[in-house]
Amino acid sequence: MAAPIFALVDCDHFYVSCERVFQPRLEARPVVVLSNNDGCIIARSQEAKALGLAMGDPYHLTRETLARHSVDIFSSNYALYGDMSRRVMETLAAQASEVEVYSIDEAFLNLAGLEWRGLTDYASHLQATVRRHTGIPVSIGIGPTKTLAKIANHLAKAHPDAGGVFEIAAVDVDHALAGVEVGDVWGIGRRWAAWLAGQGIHTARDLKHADPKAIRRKMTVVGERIVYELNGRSCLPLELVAPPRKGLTVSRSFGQPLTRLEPITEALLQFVGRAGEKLRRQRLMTEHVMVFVMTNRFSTTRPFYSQSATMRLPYPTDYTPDLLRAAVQLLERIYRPGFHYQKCGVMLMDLSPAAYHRRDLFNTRDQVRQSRLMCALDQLNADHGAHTVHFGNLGGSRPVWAMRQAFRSPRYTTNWKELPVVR
DNA sequence: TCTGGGGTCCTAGGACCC
DNA sequence: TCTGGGGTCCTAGGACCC
Repeated sequence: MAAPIFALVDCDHFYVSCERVFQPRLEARPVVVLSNNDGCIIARSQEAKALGLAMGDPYHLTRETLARHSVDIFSSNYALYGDMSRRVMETLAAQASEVEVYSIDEAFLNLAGLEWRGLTDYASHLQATVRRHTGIPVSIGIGPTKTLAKIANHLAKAHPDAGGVFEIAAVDVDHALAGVEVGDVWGIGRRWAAWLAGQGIHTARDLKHADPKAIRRKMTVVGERIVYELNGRSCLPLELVAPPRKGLTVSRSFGQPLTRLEPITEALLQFVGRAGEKLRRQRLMTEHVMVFVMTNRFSTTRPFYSQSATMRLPYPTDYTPDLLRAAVQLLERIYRPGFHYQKCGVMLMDLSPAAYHRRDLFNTRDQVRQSRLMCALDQLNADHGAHTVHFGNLGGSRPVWAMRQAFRSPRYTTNWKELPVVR
């Protein structure tokens, strides 16, 4: 079998590009997208990067800069981004036979067998096709390993004259790697970059020529593999089928700090309801429920408190009332009066396919009825919008714990009431 | 007032078993 | 005098990713 040739297709400032598709006036302007709760900056257009705005900058600390430069600000709109991502991935799947969806805005492809077309030409064609079908700009890096394809992608973005496509094998690899900081290598985070700098390793080229065994002693087999991958020896194969997921979390910061148990319980019930939906959509069941609460870890005036509790369920389940019961008990176990809570969440662990557990002879619950009930509930919420039917008491108006979302764009592609209007 | 959310993998060390 | 050794499972902690 031919050695794989990896291409990494990465959407350019993806969330900003999604907003631009529906609001062309945003082209060539500084635009940022904020995280949930309008907490910090998680996507920046090129023009916003040029203003010195960094990934992860807290919104409340950059507010003045944003205003001074008339930066367009958006709350994150995951209904929109998720749907646009699906369109991009479908376009790629139609163009290449082996595609691994790596994240909401990235995919690895195997281009082996396409050399006769010219890899760079093929990538440019792919780039144009995605743009035409979805409106989303992408950059493509090509290399003999995933790590080198990632670096090629980084170089494609760093050198605009490359046209957004870069094939590392087409240039002097060592020379190219010498221009990449070691902290920009895939898998090297802040901690390891600092340690490597202390060892005199500053660039991707330095790391490529480091002793893999010495790297392994500090950075485990993960670091060792990075060294091999930089040398063109592929250790990370394309994963064509997604491995089964191990756990599932739903958590949010509150729009304001909460002290009383009641609103925290209300928020948690919503999160559990959402977790149940996710579980059923993926046809999974859970055996462990974990609930956690925490106060603001950045506060200098109030004490920090963070606690979690776990419960093993008597049987695997995907029935929301089972989960709600467990969650309420767990929350009561860890809630302490007197703290200003900022966030809570639920984690479902030990997931397994629901198909393994249906028709459990020793289980006397009416599983058929429960399953029909959950199906009906999920269908109603899918047809009429989330929260049409829900657990707990939202009281009609906006709950006190609702997250801040001051700048959200319409859900153009997933909500009939918010379709874009062409005038 | 105001700092996201959702994941993965690896290792060391302790408990336990035979 | 002398106190095994190997396997498995679990958990906590630390690192990373987008």
